[in-house]
Amino acid sequence: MGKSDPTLLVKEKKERTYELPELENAENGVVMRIAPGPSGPLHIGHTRVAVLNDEYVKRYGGKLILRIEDTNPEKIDPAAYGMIPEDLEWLGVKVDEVYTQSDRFEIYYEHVVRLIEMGKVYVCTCEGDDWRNLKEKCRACPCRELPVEEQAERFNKMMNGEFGEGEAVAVVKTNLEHPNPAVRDFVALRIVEHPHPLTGDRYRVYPMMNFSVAVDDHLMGMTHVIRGKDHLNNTHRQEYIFDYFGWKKPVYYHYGLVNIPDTVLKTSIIRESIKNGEYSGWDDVRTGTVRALELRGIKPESLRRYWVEAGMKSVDIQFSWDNLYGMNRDIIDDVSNRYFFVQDPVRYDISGREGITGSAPVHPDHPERGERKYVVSGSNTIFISAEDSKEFSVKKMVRLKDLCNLKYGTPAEYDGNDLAILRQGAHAVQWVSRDSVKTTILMPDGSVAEGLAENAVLDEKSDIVQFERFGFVRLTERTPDSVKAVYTHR
RNA sequence: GCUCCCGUAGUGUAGCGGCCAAUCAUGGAGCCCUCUCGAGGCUUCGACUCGGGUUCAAAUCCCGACGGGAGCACCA
Repeated sequence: MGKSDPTLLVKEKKERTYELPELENAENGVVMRIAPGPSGPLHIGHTRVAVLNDEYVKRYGGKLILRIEDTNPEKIDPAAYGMIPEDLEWLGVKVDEVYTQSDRFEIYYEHVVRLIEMGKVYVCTCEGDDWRNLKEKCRACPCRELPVEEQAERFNKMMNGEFGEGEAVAVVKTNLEHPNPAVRDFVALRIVEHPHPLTGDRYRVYPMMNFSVAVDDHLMGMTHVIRGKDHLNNTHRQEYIFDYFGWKKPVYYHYGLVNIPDTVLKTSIIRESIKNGEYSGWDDVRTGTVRALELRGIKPESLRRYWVEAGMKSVDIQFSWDNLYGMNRDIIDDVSNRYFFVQDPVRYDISGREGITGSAPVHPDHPERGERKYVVSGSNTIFISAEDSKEFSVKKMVRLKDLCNLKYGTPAEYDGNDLAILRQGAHAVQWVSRDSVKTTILMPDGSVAEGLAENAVLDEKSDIVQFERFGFVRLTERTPDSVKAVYTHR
């Protein structure tokens, strides 16, 4: 082993800086948006579009708009209006303006009327299935070719309540011959008789997402739109509206789909499980909500780094918890102080010594943070985990980390304090004395790990610590005789 | 069925005609260090979907096949 050149140690670990690709025509600033539907709180999937938009607005200057798309009264959770901004704030996404689409129905009505006058929208009273079947065959339904005056009158009837739910829809004409069936004529507004959580029964004609989005993206001056690739056809549809009005279109980007394994994301499922008591709430660790990630001790910076690294390619990707954990570990390792936690404790009394003392740094890389002092006396009772106890019984020796060595027996026998035992194959295991606190750790699968943690953890100022050889945990509740924590990752 | 998008290691990414016997991270294996199975250091495993073509030269361009995904909602 040659001596290494000390200057090499100074050499920065070559770390690639992850950078998003440039945006087209963004030199003079951008206006971008994040536009979730208020069906529940945000989940990991939403964090991608939020982070991407935020990153670009921060890079080029401009503004980021939060637009709550509540145009389907049947799929709204009123609580979401509050939860969404909270989630974004935790994520560190800076929103400049907030709009709620249910405040803007009059605006949408004005715009349909104009399109009707232009002959670009018709009001269809056909059976939905018939209309779709005709479209499939590139054929127009009878309503499509009615004169403009009649379309306007029909629309008034929609507004006046002369049509019931499902009896009439306003449809944007595109091109019935379009080779892509997904782009042929699409519904712009429909009648919904379900009361809206915010506007009650004041309105009954609701815009479809494609219509309100196109109108709002223009009115709000969007320069760039980043959305999932599942919206590709919606983009094509919305472009018809831009073209009819002669509006300048934003630059669109479509990133690939994200498959997030082993995670419940669907708000409807989560809501149901909360209702029947299976999940503890929107932050249940088994779900993929932003609130669950927060509870688990995932830092927003990790998510940001994750999505910046993933970029905006239109390839479909597999979300990797391992990768996210790796990034999170980078962030929390240095700030997380170390403590001992013993899962499924097994008791040992130690003979052959009156009192035993020891100490351990609170963080091995930061001696300046101080140390934990240990005193074991009386019957010299200590606990180690069931797993370590098993190994102890086989190897007949073990080292209690930062305290002393033990020879197997009942009671166990004090065996000095020589670290050489580690070279003989003994493991340094975490242990606690009687002076410890009952601890339960909520695991990502919803199970609970039980055990004892050393008392010093009660005085820790941070809520994120590492239980040595167990993993990082977020401390959620601490009383003098109990600690509750949530497992972050190894 | 029709239309669209996409195809680099287990995962994610870089590269976008020669500097690529392909980058970085994560992951696996191992060593060093450390009284943690963490961190750090080092080594190692591991990929251009396939087939044609264009070219002196292709992961990079073109065509085809195959594979994956999405849309064709009076959801967003």
